Amino acid sequence: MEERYDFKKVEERWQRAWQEQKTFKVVEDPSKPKYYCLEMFPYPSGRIHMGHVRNYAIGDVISRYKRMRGFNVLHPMGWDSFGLPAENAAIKHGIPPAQWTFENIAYMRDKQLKRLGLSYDWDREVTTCLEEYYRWNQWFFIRMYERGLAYKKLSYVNWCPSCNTVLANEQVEQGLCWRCSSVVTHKELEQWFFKITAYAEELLSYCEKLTGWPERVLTMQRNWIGKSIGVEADFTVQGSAEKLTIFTTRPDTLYGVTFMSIAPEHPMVESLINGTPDADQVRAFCQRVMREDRAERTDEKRKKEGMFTGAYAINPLNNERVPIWVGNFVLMEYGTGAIMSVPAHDQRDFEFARNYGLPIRVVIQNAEKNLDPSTMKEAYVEEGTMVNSGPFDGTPNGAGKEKVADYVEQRNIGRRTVNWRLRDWGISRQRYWGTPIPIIYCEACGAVPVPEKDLPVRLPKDVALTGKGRSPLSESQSFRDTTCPTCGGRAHRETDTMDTFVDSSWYFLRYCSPGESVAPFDKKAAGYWMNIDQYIGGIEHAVLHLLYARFFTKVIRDLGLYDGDEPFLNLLTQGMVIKDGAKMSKSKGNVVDPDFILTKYGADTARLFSLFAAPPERDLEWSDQGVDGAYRFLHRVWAVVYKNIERVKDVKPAGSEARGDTLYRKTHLTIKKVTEDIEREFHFNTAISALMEMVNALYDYTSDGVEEQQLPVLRSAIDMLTLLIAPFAPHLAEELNASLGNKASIAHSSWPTYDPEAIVAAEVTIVVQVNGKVRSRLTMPVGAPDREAEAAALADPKVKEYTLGKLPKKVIVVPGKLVNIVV
RNA sequence: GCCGCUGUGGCGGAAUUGGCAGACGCAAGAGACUUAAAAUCUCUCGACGGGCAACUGUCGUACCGGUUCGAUUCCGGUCAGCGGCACCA
Repeated sequence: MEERYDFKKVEERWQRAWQEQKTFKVVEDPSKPKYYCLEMFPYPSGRIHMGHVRNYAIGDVISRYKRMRGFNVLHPMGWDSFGLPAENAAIKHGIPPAQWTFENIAYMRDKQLKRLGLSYDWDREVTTCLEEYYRWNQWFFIRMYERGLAYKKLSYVNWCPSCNTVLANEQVEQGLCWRCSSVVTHKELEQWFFKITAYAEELLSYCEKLTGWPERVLTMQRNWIGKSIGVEADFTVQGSAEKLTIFTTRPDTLYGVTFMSIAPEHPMVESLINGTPDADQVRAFCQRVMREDRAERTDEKRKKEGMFTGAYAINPLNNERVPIWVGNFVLMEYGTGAIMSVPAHDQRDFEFARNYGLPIRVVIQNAEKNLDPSTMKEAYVEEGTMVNSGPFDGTPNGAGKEKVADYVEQRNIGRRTVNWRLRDWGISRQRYWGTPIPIIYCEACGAVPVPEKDLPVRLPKDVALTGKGRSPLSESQSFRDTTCPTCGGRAHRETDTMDTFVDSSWYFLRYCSPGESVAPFDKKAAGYWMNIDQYIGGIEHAVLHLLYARFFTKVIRDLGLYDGDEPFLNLLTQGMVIKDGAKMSKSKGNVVDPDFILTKYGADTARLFSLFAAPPERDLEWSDQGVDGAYRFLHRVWAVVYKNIERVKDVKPAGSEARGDTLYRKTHLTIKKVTEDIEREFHFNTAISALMEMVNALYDYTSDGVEEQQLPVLRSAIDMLTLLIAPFAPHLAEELNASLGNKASIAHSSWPTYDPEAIVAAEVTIVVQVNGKVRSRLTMPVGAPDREAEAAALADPKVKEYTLGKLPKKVIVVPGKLVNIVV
């Protein structure tokens, strides 16, 4: 053992050893309990950032800890390697996307992740842009197509007129293109969709069962799915056979309808205005609203505007005639695209009615009975009693909702229904670097799925990428032109590729059997490893990836491939890495490069700092001095072992005979504390602080020299410290472990257990309070009866001073902790 | 506007079931070692006040109130910050 800790030498040595000995390779072993620990896999952008370091350090501590606890741990890593940046690099630098991607993967894996000493089974590496992976995306697509879960429809998409391409919702930031900041418009295009709405109810109800998820993530998912229960009601159009169907969550206000509003895109607009005097103006109004871009259309400050169509509807409950308006605030995508307007009890309708002089009628009266349309300043949306509502007058409006719904259903003028905010998942992308959608369009047979035997549909390599024009694949004639698998006639392939979120929706199943070649994964292997006991990643995926992956898992279950309902049992959303009060980003210039930290301080320091500075779910403020502190601590550990190693090398560690020794007690207290902190919500920061306390105790213990009879206790302290620090600083721990004469890797050593007898102190400090304020402290033997503590407290001179001879009214004794005297 | 989260020293944070507020680390100050510096080691370190001193008094966990012998912790209200959703009928 060298005097000075040379992290570079030590870390390289052990990284090589782990790789050569395949220390972290795992296979299914039914005799051992399994543990599947997964960190969200990265996009191979070229460089990892501190957020990755933090994410993987957290996952690695958990994996290494569970491994030492005797679990068979699956801890894999891979690459979410399809995506637009590769295409952009190709356009900008003329490098093929595949080359760019694989070079990045090689650098990130070999020069960055492996340097961090992460305990992955690299034999299970999964790379989504490889044929062996994306062919199964195509396979899933076809299975879903057969079941009606993948379908094509004409729909409005986000379109960037400058980049000349479709953008995903997540690529639209405040209505602007993320790449060029152009205003995003709408465009109607034929797109492929996955029918995630078929699982809306289950995705929502299973949120209850995800007890290992942070509440805020579940809330975000619930909001995103957005279930509203209500009623659809049919209003007849006066002088027409057509019916206008509306959706409402407030059937209790049906008698308060004073007008109707429909979306400008509503298919009935034309028939309603046909022949009316203002038809042209209404048409022009609708055109104008529909031309507005996304940002304008959803601006909260936009004025509510509308026009009277000239047509009237009949309220099926009271047969009143109400005017039908077109409103710029009515959304075609939600409900039926038409609403009943009840200005007295809906703020938007209220503003609209005031604006255009439409009547307002109160049908829910408040407790003070003072609601009057002529004096109302805003809509009344609280609880109340139904009035002006025919047979329902006097009914509390909560109960009224159900009664009116019953009534509507009995009279066959409407029905109970549920509306969802969740939309089907549009997966078509007009991009090159993604999974080709396995569909062939035949002039005779229409859309035909590619037969399974013809999979994969390979991504062609000879495509010129310009960033302009249509889908790059449509420019490749050899790709596009093909024959129909059904009739053999002339046909062409679908040239759009899949959203990259498809890739990440099932990769965790692939890790269970990464070499599988006849199915996406082996059912038995997945049965052994799933579900994921701990999933770790950033909060930014709270809705998108985590919702898509839940959806895919349920589809895969229904395909009979996997027996489970949910993929992720426990979810840890780690906080961001912050510097100078802001998230690290190139534009802010506050980025700390992991390579620099690894070179200057080493992996163990980088890991230790990012685990110590904050608990995992909270944001972590980067501190250069904090990194120095972590570095100093590792050197302190090394130095105290180095100073004593020659003397303890051949000493047998102390056992229960050493109970009563201060260091022996501290050692066992530390085992208890570190174990409990890891088990309790992964509070690594306090676990590490306990290790620091133990090291401080070791310095105290050895500062004046060590007697011969103290050596076994010292030896056991050093042994235990090495084991406890192993998940956090694995290189240092391996080196100390080897220096102490152990041959096997510490990664598979058993986690220590503490001796409950050893942590019991002979004496405890009892806090003495007078009226709840601390006035004195007493030292009492452990287990002293309450009345002895009480008597000792009352006899205390300080206590006497504060009680001034008055008799105590009450004395509260908390055994072993506190005596409170109330006077 | 709705939903969620968070407010503790100069800073990051700790206090696990309502029982010693500030563990551990950083920064700062003093000292030891050194020709000197770095490194290392030791000590001090919430605010205000009293004492030569060991020590000691009061206040203090965003703010106001409540429950309790006792509140950073529980309850009600207010404020601030962060995040998500948002014309969803």
